[in-house]
This record gives sequence, structure tokens and C-alpha cells, in this order.
Amino acid sequence: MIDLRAARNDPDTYRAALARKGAEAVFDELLAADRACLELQPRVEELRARTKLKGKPTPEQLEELRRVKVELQELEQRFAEAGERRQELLDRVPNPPAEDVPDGASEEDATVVKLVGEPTEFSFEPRDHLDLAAAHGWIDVERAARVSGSRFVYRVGDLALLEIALYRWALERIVQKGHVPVLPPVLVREEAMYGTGFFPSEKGDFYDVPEDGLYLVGTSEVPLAAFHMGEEVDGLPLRYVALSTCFRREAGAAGRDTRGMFRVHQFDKVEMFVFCEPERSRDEHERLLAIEEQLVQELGLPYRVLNIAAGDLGASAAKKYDIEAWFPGQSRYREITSTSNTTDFQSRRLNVRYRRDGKLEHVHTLNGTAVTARALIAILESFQDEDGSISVPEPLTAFGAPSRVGSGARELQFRT
RNA sequence: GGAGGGGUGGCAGAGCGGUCGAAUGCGGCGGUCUCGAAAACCGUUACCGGCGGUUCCGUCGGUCGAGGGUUCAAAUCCCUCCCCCUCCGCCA
Repeated sequence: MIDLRAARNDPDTYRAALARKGAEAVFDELLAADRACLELQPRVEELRARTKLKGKPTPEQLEELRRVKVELQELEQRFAEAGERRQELLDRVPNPPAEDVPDGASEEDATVVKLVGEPTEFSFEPRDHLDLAAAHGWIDVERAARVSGSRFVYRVGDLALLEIALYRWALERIVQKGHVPVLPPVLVREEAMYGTGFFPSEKGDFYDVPEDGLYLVGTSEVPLAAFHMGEEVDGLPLRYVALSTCFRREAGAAGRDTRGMFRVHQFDKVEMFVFCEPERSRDEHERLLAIEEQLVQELGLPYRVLNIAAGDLGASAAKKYDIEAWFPGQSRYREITSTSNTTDFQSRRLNVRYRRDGKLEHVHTLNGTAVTARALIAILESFQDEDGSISVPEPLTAFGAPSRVGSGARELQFRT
């Protein structure tokens, strides 16, 4: 959530920034609700002060107290309602975008920050990941549909090994950068979803387990951010890297990316997360992007970096960089990583603070993708040969991936 | 899943209807002493919000796991939920 006091003191700056996210109206509603609260608060407090007394009251005082109580009840009721209204609106106001975020509301409004490498050239017609995988039985969507429904996949044989190697490699590389490795819970309470800014605005995008009041996380950003929920932290920056399965309803994505495993309800992801001092978060954001780029480079994938437009940012991000890799099967760049600076938006909701000169202040938080299965798809499509085999990026072979998959003898081993 | 015990300040731990934001100890910070340090001693040390002056202070309100209730008055009594511990059961 935003800093209400700061917004109250400088409403015009906040309004202008929030307008870029289309949140001008809700912000003005918030200010009005806030004024209503502030009008009632002194009156309530003044009456409450009158009910305070030390020791046993005399009969006359008791009489007076009963009268004040009646008066108070009505006012407290109104104050409580005003407070709820304000909180409700506060929960819906997004993090204002940073100044260096481009205007616009859609994907197309992002600016291309940099372009690295060239779209891969082929002397034959490159196949897409599903064609490639289907030929080897690596991705089984039919059986997955039977078992779980559409947008689920089985990864089988060498592809399973390759995918695990990818995660294991990424984890290792990020740990080398000083991040603490974590295997987090993927079922979380509502507070964690709220605290990271996914609730209430994106509630419909996630699976829940109503009987237990738990939610399946769409990213390990949630359990990582909530790791320090309610804490006073020290030793900043605190840097983590998690491997977890992620679950998304993809409710708004009907008909989009329906082929293969590009967009599925369940996937795995290695995710970076940082808690840092406010003045440091810009640098940390660049740092996370640099790590992401390095990984993509080590895999040998051509890519571009996008600075996402204000209106296309989620509620919690002040700024977001996406890396899009070239997917030869689709002949276009598609998102494979995303890193956001969420400034103090999550730490306010989660109440994560640190002590600076004896005073408690909210930390800044940042998240960034190391790798997901989308990188795997990009690898399949980018490093395919005409015979349908794939030459695996060298770094992955140290983590259990065969150096070439999809050729001859190995196939027999994993027949399904 | 069953039976019991418990959640109080940075930590440990008392308080179990009013004078309690809360004893005491430890830790932290400041000071005295000292060439310096330790020890000892003295002082200080929770958070959130409103208002007024505004490096900071004053004042009022709220907060003793969370929410609700009883009462003129709740850390203290009642209800619901959450969490932790012990024992039993079950289980990878």
C-alpha cells in the first residue's frame, strides 16, 4: 500500500503518478474517505478521553460515564465504518510508477531498452516446441488433459532431465551471487497474498483451498516476501532465491497461447527476491536484471529487454523489466523473465521494517525471475537441428542434462 | 484426528477487573569512574495514529497472538479463530 500520510501531504504528485496506472479515481475516493476519517477521529478521541478515570467512580461519575457511553457508541460506529472504507480503498490503490517508466496501458507501450543477439537463422523451417517435443514424447498434453484438464503437461524422458538441470543450474548460479537458497511453501494464507499485492485486485487468478483458507501461489515471490512478514529485519540487503512450483488460473487468457507448455496452469520457476534499504532498490533492480541477462546469455539465447509501460504494471510494481527471448517457432520475442521493483508497497502491507538511526522504516522489496520452463521452450526451439534433435547449452550438462537430446539411442530408454 | 499446556516489550518473565503500556532480570543506548577498558553505579530504552508547535518535543487516542462480546472500566472474564509446546494416533 501507499504511504497515506505522504499522499495526503502531496496529493497532486501522487494523483499524477497514479493517473498513469489508471488509478486516479480510486485515489481521489481514498482522499475523500481519509478526510471523513480525520474529521471523526478527534471527536471520538475527545469523548474517549472523557471516559478515562482512575480508580472506582463515584455514583455521580458513574451516571456521567453512562451518558458519555451512549454518545460515544454512535460516533465510534461511524468512525469504524469510515476507517473500513478508507482501508478498503487503500488496499486498491496501486504503487505509483517510477518516473522513468513509459506512459501507456498495453504491452505495446513498453520501450525496448536493449537488444542482444540476432534472431536465430535456420536453413530449414524451424519447428515449435510442441512439434519438437511431440516427436519424442517429451511433452504429453493428451494424457495431462485426461488427468488434469487443459493447460497441463507431463514432461517426460530427456526433457524432464533437461528441465531439472535448468533449475538446478540457475539455482547454483544465483547462490553464487550471494542469494540464500530456499524451498518455500506453495500453499499460503490470505495475508501473504494480500501482503504481496496480489489480493484483492487479482484474486480470481489463483487457486484456493477454501476448506483450509489457503491459496496456491502463482509465484514464490509470495512466500519469499512473506518470509519476513511482521518482522524487524537487519543485515540488509537480504537476498534469496527459491525454486517452486507456481499455479495460475490463466482465467483471462482464454484462447491465448494454447499450444504446448508456453502458458499452463502449473509450472516451475527459480525466483530471486531481495529486501533492501530504500535508497538502494534502484541499483538492486538493475542488479537483478543484470543477473537475468547473464543467465540468458550463458544459455546462448538472443533476447531484448523491455521497460514495461505504467498502465501495464501490476498493482505492486513501481517499475518492471521483462526479458523476451526469441522463439523461432513463433518467430517473435516472448517474455521469459520479469523483474520488478515494488519499493515499499509490499513491505507496508506485510509490515517488514528495519531500523535506521533507531527509527523503524519500511524496507524495499524486489523480485525477479531466474528461469522458468519458458526458457526450456526457447532452448528447444533455438537449438534444434533439422533431424529434430537438440544441442543442449553447455552449462546445463554439468547439472545432469544430456549434451544432445532427441537423437537415436537415448530415445529407446524413455519409451512411454 | 484425540487429550492437555501456553502465546505479555529486543529476549526471559511477572501481572489474572480500575491507580498497568505493564514489576523484575538480561540485552541495547547515554553518563559517572578510568590513561583506556572491564566491573560497579546512575539514567534511559515498545509500536501505531490524530492534533499543536516541528532536527525533535508536547498532548490525546489505540495496541499485551487476531477478531468479537460482557462491564462505567479488560493484559486480566466469556466466545470464535490463528500459532507454538507436550503426549497419543496416523503418516512421506
